[in-house]
Amino acid sequence: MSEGTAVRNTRQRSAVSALLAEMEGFHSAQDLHAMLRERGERVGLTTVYRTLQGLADAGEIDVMRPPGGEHLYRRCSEGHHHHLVCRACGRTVEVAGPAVETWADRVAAQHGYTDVSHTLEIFGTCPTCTP
Amino acid sequence: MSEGTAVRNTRQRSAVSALLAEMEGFHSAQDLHAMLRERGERVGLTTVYRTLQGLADAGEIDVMRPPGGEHLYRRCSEGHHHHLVCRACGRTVEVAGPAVETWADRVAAQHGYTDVSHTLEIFGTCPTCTP
DNA sequence: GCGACAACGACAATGATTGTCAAAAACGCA
DNA sequence: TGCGTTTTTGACAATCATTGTCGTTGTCGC
Repeated sequence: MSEGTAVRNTRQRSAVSALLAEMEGFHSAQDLHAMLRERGERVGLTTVYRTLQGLADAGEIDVMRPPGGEHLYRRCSEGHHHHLVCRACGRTVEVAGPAVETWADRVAAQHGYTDVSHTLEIFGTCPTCTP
Repeated sequence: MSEGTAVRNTRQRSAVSALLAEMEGFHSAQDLHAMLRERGERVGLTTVYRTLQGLADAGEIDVMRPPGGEHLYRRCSEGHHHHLVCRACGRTVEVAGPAVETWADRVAAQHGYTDVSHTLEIFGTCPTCTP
């Protein structure tokens, strides 16, 4: 459904996608733009932003909005999951919580809410960063 | 520990606090500033921001960062809880999920993370806004 | 009442993100 | 393969919430 989009395959889109594929942690748009430049890829910052937005809309990457910072993007495993992030070093573990999903849906339904979604992030200090 | 703060009781701080006490939903700093002006209270925008930050740090109000918008502040019930927010009209229900808290802590502990906190927001369309 | 010191506030600065629009590239089709 | 249409690009300007600055003002302890 809704195939009027006709997304075109461009060098820039591939470059961003490829970069995300080999990156491990979360990175900001400006970060990714800088990395592409260092590689010699000629991609505009505006394009990086738009490409990331597109990928996020398509569900191919995850977006995190840390308090007081820029948006961070990351290529993640498919399906719904959440993140356990170290405050100090940023190390991230993907976690799945089926019980949480169920709980959220049930609570929303109890209040008559429909078309439910949710956001959940867990922050902590990872073993390496614990003194 | 750390009681060198010596928070002073000022007219402006009281005004912001009082306004929040009678407001129901979430409001942005700019919103609150405009309301104070309409009331004849003379409070600077910078001060509103700083006061809200202070209250948030003290845990007296909650902050929500909706995607693509400004920060929203609200005076909430005490203790830890989450929000079920209508995407259309902004109506908010406070929900408590002890099981979620436990789950988050357990998951974090399993990965060796300490000093754990988390953020959780549920979005949906409330009964009134459902066609 | 007085002095020290935090809080205020008008304004400037910051900085990520988005809008603009002419030029370039990609795709469908013959 | 060549051509026209349509999307995409990207340099730059614009936006706008939030934060920094710093002289002034008001509070609080004494």
